[in-house]
Formats: sequence, structure tokens, C-alpha cells
Amino acid sequence: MTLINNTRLVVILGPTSTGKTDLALNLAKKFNGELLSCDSRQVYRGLDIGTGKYPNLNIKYQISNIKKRKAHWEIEGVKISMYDVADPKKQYTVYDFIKDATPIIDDILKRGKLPIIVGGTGLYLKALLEGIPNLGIPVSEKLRMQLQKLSKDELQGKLQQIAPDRWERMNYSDRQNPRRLIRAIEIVIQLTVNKLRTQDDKGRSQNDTYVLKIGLTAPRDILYQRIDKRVIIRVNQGMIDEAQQLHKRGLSLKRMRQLGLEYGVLADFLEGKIKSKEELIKVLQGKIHGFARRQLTWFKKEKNVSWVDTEGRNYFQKVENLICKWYDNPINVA
RNA sequence: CCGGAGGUGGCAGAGUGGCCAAUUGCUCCAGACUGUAAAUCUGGCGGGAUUUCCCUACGGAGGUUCGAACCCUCCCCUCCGGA
Repeated sequence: MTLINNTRLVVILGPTSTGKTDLALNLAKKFNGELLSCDSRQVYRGLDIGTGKYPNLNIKYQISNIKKRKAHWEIEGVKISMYDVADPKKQYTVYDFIKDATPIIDDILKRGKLPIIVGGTGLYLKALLEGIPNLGIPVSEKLRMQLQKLSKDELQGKLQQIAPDRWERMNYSDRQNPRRLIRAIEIVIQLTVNKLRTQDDKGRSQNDTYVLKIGLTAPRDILYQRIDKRVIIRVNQGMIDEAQQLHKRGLSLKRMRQLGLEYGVLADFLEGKIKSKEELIKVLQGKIHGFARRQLTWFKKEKNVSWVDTEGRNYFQKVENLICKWYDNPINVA
């Protein structure tokens, strides 16, 4: 993965429904930019309404202004990469994301455009900007299959046995988390038994890339209101139908559940566990509130973010000013 | 008006004499997170003092009891069925 030196990129981050994509589209037009979605679900083909690929709630963006291309979309002439790059039937991970997104960012830069990364998935963003150790150590399905049969206690015991140092480094919460335990064991076995080696990907910020991070926020109650409203809009946009279509085309309900949030709840709906549209909406709203909270927990720790309250008037203008300033005096704030 | 069921913490819903400030789910709050991350996991959730302490609590008012969310009486309200 070659990186281009002395370049810059903008990151827009924040919890769901703060209008990241809207803002990014606007900025792209002003600063000759191109968007790259840093989102673990928008990568999947066919998950459109439920993942919010259609940017705005209102009529601002007509469907006719949206063009779906092979592995990206074009909205009002602005290219958005990392949409539709994966088959929803197959699992797509951070590793895949980095592999796919890195050359695209390089390409955007090569063409002299400003990459604007729209990030809702903290882990992916972290991987992109800072890199993640052990990212190169692949998943072993067979191993996972075996490990999944073990209880939490057994997993804990196994990890303590084969890699006490690694166990020591885990915090209490992670030690209770079977998924993390399995991954930890997997890494150890891949490194020792299978003799794989770690290849550290340093990520963008450690190279000569100037990164400007803009975080969007809103007061909690406003955020919840927006989420609630958006859920209703999406249901009206045909979210249920979308799920039905996916299922018809062979996406199992089990797999749909793995796709999280809306799709998990929609799977329950299709199966009849959730009986009414009203119930569906209510459950969804609650779940998405929780999701937004988790995003906030993650992003709060993110360093060097210029936070902007989207409730403030002219916040678009504020962001533009930030970028102009940054252009005059580029600091690597990552 | 008669018959039946029921009123519990933000909601749903357990508990039916002491171990109940009250199971559990949801919501909500806080947090973790180095290959499923919209996932997964942890803690909190009446108020206050902040090691087993106090106060206010299970529709309302009385009563029985050493002791009641749980038993009795009356009242209020809700739902279902019949007039």
C-alpha cells in the first residue's frame, strides 16, 4: 500500500443522524473533494435505505441526482467511494476495508482532489488513520468453529494457558467477551503454530498526511429526536421492502441479523417476532439510540477533533472556515 | 347496575406475610473495544449518607400482626363479559 506524501485529507466523524454525509457533500463541492464512506454497513450492496445511503431526509436530494455505479455512488456529481463494494452474504471486516479503501484514497489524492472521509465506524477510522497491529493476521474459520463451542470459562482458561501475557493485557470487560477471547486465541495460534508474522500498517497519520478531523454533535435529546424521525422516514421510504427483497434474493435471516441494527430488527419483523409496524419503529428507535451512544463513547476519546454542534446556526459555514484556516496553516492534527 | 380480572419503580411484567428497594426484559446513564464493530462485552439505574446506614416506596384510607407489596374492610380507578 503506497502512500503519497505531503497530502491532506478531511475526516467527518460523529454519531448517526448528525448529517455527516450532507455536510461532506457540501464540502466536496466547495473544496474539490470526493467522499469516502468509512462505514461498516454501507460497504454492502443492497443495504441502502437501512444504512442511510440516501443522504437527506428531505427532498433536497432527488433520486434522479443519485447514480449508483459499480463500486461507488455519485450524488449530485460528487463521487462517494466504499459504497457497494461487498456482497452482504459474506462477512466483510476491517481488514477488507483497509485493503479496499487505501488505494482509493491514494487515487483521489493522485487526481488532485481532497479526500473527505465520512466516518461512523470508529474502528475502521482508527485502522485507516493509525493502523491496527495484528490486522494482518487472518481469520481462521476452522479454529473459530472449534472455539465457538467452548464456554466463556473454557476460553478464558485456554488463553491464560497459551498466552498469559496477552490475558494480562486484557481488561475485565474484554475477558468476559467471547468474541474477543476467540480473536486473541486465534492471533496467538496463528503467530506461533502457523508461524504467521505481524505486519504493522502504520495508517495515514503516521505518514506525511495532514488530517483535519471534524466531529459533529448535537444535544442528546435533539439527537434522539432526529433518530426517531429518521426511522419513521426510512420505514416510509421502503426499508421493510428492502429487507424483504434481500431475503428473497437469498440473504438468510440469520445473516441479516448479523448485519446489525435495522437489519436485525427487520429480520425479527419478517419472521413475525415483531408484529406491527409501530412496534418495529419503537424497537428500532431504541436500538439506534444505543448505537449513537456507543459511537459517542468511542469518538469522545478521539484526539484532536474540532467538534461542531449541528444545532448551531451556520454550522456549515463554521466548518468551511475551519477548513480554510487549515489550508493556510496545515497541521497534522491526527 | 350485575358478574369476572386487575391496579407494583420511566414502560412492560414477576413477586403473594419476614431473606423485597423489590427477579427479569426494554428504555435510560456510564464505560470497554488491536480482523464479525450498526457487532460484541462490562458496570449503574427510588433518594440521601456513601463498608452490611437512614428515608420515601408496590392505587388511596384504615385494620390484623412482633413484622405486609403480599391478609381483612371501605373507597377510587382500569379492562373484559352481561344488562
